[in-house]
Amino acid sequence: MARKKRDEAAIDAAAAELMRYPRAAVAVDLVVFTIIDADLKVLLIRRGEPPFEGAWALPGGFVRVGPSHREQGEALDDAARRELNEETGLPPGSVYLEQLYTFGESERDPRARVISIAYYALVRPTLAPLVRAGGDAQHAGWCSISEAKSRSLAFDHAKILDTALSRIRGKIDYSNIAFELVPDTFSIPELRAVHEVIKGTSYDPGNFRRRFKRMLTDGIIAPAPGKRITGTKPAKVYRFQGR
Amino acid sequence: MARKKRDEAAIDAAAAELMRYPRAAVAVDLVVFTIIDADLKVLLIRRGEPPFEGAWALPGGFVRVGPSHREQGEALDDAARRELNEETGLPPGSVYLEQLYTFGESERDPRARVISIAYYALVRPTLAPLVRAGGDAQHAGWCSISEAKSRSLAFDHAKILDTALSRIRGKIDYSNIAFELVPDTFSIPELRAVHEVIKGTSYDPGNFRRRFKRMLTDGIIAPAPGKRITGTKPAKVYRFQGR
DNA sequence: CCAAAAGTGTTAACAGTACACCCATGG
DNA sequence: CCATGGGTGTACTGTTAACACTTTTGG
Repeated sequence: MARKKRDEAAIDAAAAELMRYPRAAVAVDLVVFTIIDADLKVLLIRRGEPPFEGAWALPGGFVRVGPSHREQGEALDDAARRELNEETGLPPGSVYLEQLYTFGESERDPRARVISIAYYALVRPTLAPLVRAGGDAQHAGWCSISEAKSRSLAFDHAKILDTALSRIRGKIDYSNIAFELVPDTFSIPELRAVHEVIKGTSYDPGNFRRRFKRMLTDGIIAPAPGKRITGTKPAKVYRFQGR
Repeated sequence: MARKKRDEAAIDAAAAELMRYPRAAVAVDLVVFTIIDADLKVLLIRRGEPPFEGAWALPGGFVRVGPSHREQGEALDDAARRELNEETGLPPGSVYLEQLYTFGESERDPRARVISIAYYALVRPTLAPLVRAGGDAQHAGWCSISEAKSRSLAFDHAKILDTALSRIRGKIDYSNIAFELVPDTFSIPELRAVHEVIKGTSYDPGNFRRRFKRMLTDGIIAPAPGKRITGTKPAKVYRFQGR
């Protein structure tokens, strides 16, 4: 159809026009959290090349952009999932992943104008030991938050980490993200530990229990078989039903 | 110093390496809200060229990316502020602006791989009439939300609009964004109208008043001189103290 | 039996809800 | 004086917070 052909031509012309302007590299950076030894940890890698060679950084990488307007490359979410899998070896789908914020100051990367779309991920503690980050344990690993903050991270990664921390601290109160940081079956005290570690406060065991017992009647969590042996009175375990 | 020189050279090499990969165009799109006639409005412009010629779209534009790694161009927030000023003519600083979400699916723009960082803005109703969008009233204007949804917007702008609506609907409950949609001095019923229009529900006048009277004792709002004449009993006006 | 943590009960304060009612104004 | 919406009072309900208490385990 002539109309369609004309539109195609117009788009080709517009595409060519667009190409005349400078473009930016697009990256995804990942703030991957887990809980180990009742402590919130973040995954860091040690940079092997300049800039910031030898410094610690958040895992991440460039989004695959196609060579033309007909072949545009992968979606941002797909890039984040791919990087997450490459850096942790964890099966995709086993980890909670959500877009966090986009960082695009100029000069944030000395090599080029790089726009970084940051994501955060929550890894269940049962999966955390399986992470052989980048295949090289010496150059990557779980790092406590205080430790991460004392190391001066590459680029603006300290700011990204802070943004991620604020996000999960805010969101844990009104969402179900806490369930992403416990095993598939969990006891109420385990869930409470997650809240305490993230918020940095302690909760009354009785009141906390009641708060989550409501979820039982609402069908958000359900009793699961088995108990959690803790050295004292064993705790009942539950399973998260949402998703 | 030799060390510094070597680092510079390494960065230049890395920059050259980066340039070999395809890059993406980076845009900012704006969801500009205001309230007119007790109705939530969004600013739309009519596209003058392909693709989606003649369709309605959110205002926005490309981020200025510098030509080299030494000259990287403007920050994302600055680009958003600049576009906002260009499209509305409103003085920067008079409008609340916040990053919303980044949309980067492939094929979302047929011309090229375009990553769009969406922002939302809240314009006080007193400023809304001053907006001569793009200088051409025929090709831009305030549009009610239902109307905007019935028009099929260009690109993925319908999705961006939905995301912005969810954001402000969620955020109005626990933040002070409602104060950005009333004049500098406002009455409690005016503030209630803002909440009602955004949430789509109605609030009990007495209960709503009490809820915001608490802000008075907390110092978040303060009495302001003058009254609001409404045809019935005049209402006291207040001023928002935060910021 | 003792320590320690799971789990239950009780109470007071507070915030949200529904609704009755009074007050100031324009017509 | 009446309709209308601003503004106040009140009783009820549900949620939160503090804390005493009972239960079940390992040592």
